[in-house]
Amino acid sequence: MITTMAGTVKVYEEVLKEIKNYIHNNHLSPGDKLPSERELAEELTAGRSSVREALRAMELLGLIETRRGEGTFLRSYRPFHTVELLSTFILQESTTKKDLLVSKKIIEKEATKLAFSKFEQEHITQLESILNQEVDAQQRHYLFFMSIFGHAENYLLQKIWQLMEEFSNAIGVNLYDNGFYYRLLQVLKNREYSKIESVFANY
Amino acid sequence: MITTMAGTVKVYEEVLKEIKNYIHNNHLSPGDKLPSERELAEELTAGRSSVREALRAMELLGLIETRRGEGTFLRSYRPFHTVELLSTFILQESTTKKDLLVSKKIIEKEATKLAFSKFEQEHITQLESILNQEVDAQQRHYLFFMSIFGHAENYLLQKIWQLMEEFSNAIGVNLYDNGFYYRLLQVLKNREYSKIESVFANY
DNA sequence: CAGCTTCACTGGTCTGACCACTCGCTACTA
DNA sequence: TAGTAGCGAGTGGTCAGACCAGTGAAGCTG
Repeated sequence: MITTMAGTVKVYEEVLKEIKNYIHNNHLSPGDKLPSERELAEELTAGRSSVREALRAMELLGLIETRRGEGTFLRSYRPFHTVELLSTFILQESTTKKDLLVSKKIIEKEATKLAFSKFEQEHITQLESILNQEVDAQQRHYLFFMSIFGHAENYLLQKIWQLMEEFSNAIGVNLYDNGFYYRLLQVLKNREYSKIESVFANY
Repeated sequence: MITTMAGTVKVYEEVLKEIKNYIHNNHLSPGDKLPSERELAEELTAGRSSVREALRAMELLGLIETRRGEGTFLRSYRPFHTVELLSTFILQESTTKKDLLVSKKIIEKEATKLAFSKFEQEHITQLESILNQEVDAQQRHYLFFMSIFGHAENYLLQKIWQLMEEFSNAIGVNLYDNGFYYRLLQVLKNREYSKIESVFANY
């Protein structure tokens, strides 16, 4: 007699589904409050810990926000948190340093291109002042591209880049020399979009 | 005196980080076994429930697999069921969606460029046969670029792309039309590296 | 009325107790 | 001896209950 009972559905998965239904049936929107953990547990005839497991998973996915003393709130979903978390695992999996550096450079290059049309004189000045700051190379690189991301208007790409930046700092690689930043700045000043590729291509 | 203690990190988040470290430090690969919940709890000086919250969240993300009576195992990342869950929650914020699509396109474009030098006739043929398959647009897009990633030799970028692809499928957007693939194929056939940008630029 | 205290409620965490299941070892049987 | 039934340790699944730590509003105090 082989039963193995692989078909048993875990309570927390069931709870998850119920919460989903609850949100749907009550037409909840981001910012709206969910029932308290204790209420949910009683309502769904489940233990509070099971409810919490479901809620914690949802929180990690960025679907809800919990505030101690206040409650649990639906939140507008942004894949960033998830992508960020998963990227962490994926990054740890991929042992190849080269993959990381190549990918990071691609993002930096494309972010520059995204930001290009929005660049004005004051932004150029801002970038210049960053380069003149008395900070170490890592810090300067970070500030320089964060400023660029400020105009690229792609939060997702920025998050991924920040993560990659952290990892490459941990690895301790310095991809660019001083000349790079000034060459890139020059290209931006002269508004030569087509030359952005070539500035990066040399590294 | 305002403290509010918003800086308190939740235990389960800490546990998550520790598990991540454990995996990394012990060079665990998919299929390897993690310590039991009770061991982890004792090791990290946390309650078993907190450990479980972290593990459940990881399980929902598809990072681990748990087998009752056996243990918890690391698993090669497969976002499938996660994405299905997320898709029902996703509130299609235009900016978020746009970020995702723009980022995905960038990666697809750059992957194509990375793969360019390695393309040979047989690869072109492979891409053509994918386009001729009787599958839906999503599936075809996936296969097409997975084939390209096969030559791009950047596993990290590929992983990130797969993740984005899952998300955009969940959102249900179809960025490219049929002509796109053939135009791209044509460019690859003629070995016109510089035209890759423009093929993507029109979408 | 302003300011403070109290208290009910909410999430955060831990503990201990069972249950259901897996697997290996033991002891019994053929 | 060989094979097998079953016991027991270990593991995840779940629950109940306890206590802590914030929040906010009602109610008290001056």
